[in-house]
Amino acid sequence: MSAIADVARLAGVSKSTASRALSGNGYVSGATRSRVQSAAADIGYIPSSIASSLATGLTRNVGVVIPFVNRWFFAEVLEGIESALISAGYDLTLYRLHDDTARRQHIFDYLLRRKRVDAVVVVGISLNPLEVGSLTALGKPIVGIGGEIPAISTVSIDDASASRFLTDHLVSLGHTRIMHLGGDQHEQMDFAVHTQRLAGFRQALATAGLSHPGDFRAVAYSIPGGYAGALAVLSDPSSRPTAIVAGCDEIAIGVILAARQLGIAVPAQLSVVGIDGHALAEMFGLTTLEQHPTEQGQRAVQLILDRLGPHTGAVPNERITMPVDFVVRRSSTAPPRAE
Amino acid sequence: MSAIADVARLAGVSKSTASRALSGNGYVSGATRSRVQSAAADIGYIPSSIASSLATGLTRNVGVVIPFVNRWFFAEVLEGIESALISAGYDLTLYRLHDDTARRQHIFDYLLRRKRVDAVVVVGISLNPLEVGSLTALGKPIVGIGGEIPAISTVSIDDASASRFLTDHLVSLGHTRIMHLGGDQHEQMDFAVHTQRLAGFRQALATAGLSHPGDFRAVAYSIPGGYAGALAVLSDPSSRPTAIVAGCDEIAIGVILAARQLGIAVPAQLSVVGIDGHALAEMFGLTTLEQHPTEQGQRAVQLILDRLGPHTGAVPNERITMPVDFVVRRSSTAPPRAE
DNA sequence: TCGCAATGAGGAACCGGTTCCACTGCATCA
DNA sequence: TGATGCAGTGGAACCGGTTCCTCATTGCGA
Repeated sequence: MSAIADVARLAGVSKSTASRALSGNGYVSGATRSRVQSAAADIGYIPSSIASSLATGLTRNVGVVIPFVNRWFFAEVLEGIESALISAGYDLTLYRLHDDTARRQHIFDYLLRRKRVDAVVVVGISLNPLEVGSLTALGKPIVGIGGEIPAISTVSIDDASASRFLTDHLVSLGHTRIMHLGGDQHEQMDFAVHTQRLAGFRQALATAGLSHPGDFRAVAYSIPGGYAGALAVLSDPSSRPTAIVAGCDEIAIGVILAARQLGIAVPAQLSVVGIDGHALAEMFGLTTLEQHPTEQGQRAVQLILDRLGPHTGAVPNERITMPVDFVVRRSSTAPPRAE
Repeated sequence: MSAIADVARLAGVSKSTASRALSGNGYVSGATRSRVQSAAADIGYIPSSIASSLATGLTRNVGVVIPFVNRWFFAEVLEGIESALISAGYDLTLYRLHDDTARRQHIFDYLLRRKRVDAVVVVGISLNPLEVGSLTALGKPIVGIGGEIPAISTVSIDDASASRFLTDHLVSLGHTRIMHLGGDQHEQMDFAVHTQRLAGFRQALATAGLSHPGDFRAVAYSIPGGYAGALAVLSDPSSRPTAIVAGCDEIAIGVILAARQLGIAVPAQLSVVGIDGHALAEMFGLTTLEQHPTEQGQRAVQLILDRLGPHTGAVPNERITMPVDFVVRRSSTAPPRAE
């Protein structure tokens, strides 16, 4: 006996009227509505969202595909997505993308296509045309965060200009030997963040006429990664850079720790800048370009909701570039020491 | 026209036979089965999990209620839960618990009771009897991680003996002025982790006859929290402790950074121990008691699956205490300097 | 040779909602 | 005053699977 039928019988109305009274769709008199509502309250009726989904074809659930949850950027994005979805009355189903190809395919070919989700947000990964097509063919909106993906809407910062801007900043302070410690191009989940940041860095160097071999070193995208990379790069005083553009704040913090370890004064002997706005940046006095991942997540959800809303025609894809904030903290950037 | 009906028509069988052939339940001849399977493959049939859930009453989805995803412990636990669920063919729906009471109630009274989840894992929060009752009344298994909750199964480490053990270790090295920098009792989501760790610490002090006022300082559960707390505690050389038991590795790392800042040698002048096994512990040479949150998450899922499996009678509740590993890293613990 | 069990398959009910359609009053308008 | 229309309601179909029940074969043991 379906639960709503119980409510209906208790209120002395038909199932259809009970449904209308509770959902607010269609004509129901005020008296009937309140009778149904109090009947529902009496027996503690909670509608089955499964049954409702089957009938309407809407799950009010959004799938989130994300490679990590234990990294700063991803965790922040996820929180933004979650809060925006919950506020809109949507659930969030989490699919963590492993580097395992078979699992990835399983997510896109099967898990996301079972009518469990109304839309998909992918974070920090690029999608190939097959993956995009497989979802758009089902009419499911997709939004990407963290980079540009052809044929779908994306939310991201401009990675190339971010690193270009930071490099320009160091150049303007008078630095001439500037290095980039960034993510490993191969480690990136076939996404272009690391490549973009490196490209922006090199553009800035080239413009300033400061290009040099050995301008880049790939490191793990973490504090220990930056630490290890910096130990290697800074240990030889003759070739040591006077400034480092880190691929992210965690790398930058690793660099600062390594410099302290080696007795290199920051910023007197070494300037360091990061990208992110990590919670630890302030404590380390790190000059950084803050991106706001939580807001990126929220913005992505907004795009999703626009596309799930009452269909006022197809909503065109958007490529949204989120603003960043340059936060100068004097303890990590300074002009190079005169030699 | 339901999709499985299409498959059935294409294969020249009835809907029921098609369902049996694809799901493997009931008698179907080998010839019929392969005819149905190839028909399904031909039209790219993917069953609607919504419809299946409605028919069977099983969603193959587990709700996870968690207060943070951007903190080490919680992120690690979540990864463990996710991987275990996916391996078992379950989905994960994420509900982040805000400190907002109304939202919390909404999750337990409504979101988790709509037949969307088969079971619930709660991480790092205590449940009151109403919340437990509201879910168990629906026959939904619940498992808690991170502390003990009456009437349900839980997975956690023994927090009191963890801090007692670490304190004993410092005592055995000869320290007599030992402090605990731990989480704020009020900040904890009405869970007892902080209280337990403080209690274990004080038991050990008492046993060693080293109890003293001002043995504890509440700090934020983070690196900046430990840093700020340690700056305050260590700045007065006359009252300075020779050893600190941190409530977690992040606090411990903050302490180490503060000590460096103040020119206090670690471990020569100050020993520091943490609890967690954080990714940064090794880099900072931190002696710690490693817990393995990922495994805790996996273990919790295992308990859930035991309770969702073929009902071989009710499975009794279990209170599982997970093992911890003591990792001594010489750079953060040493005997106190003779004075 | 008969009877019963196991196998194989179809029809229909069912899961619990939503919504289309038909019908009844009653007010409105020409 | 009769046509029109809308508020209000119930019945039934429907969403897309699963499963119970029925029935027809076939095989096997007694």
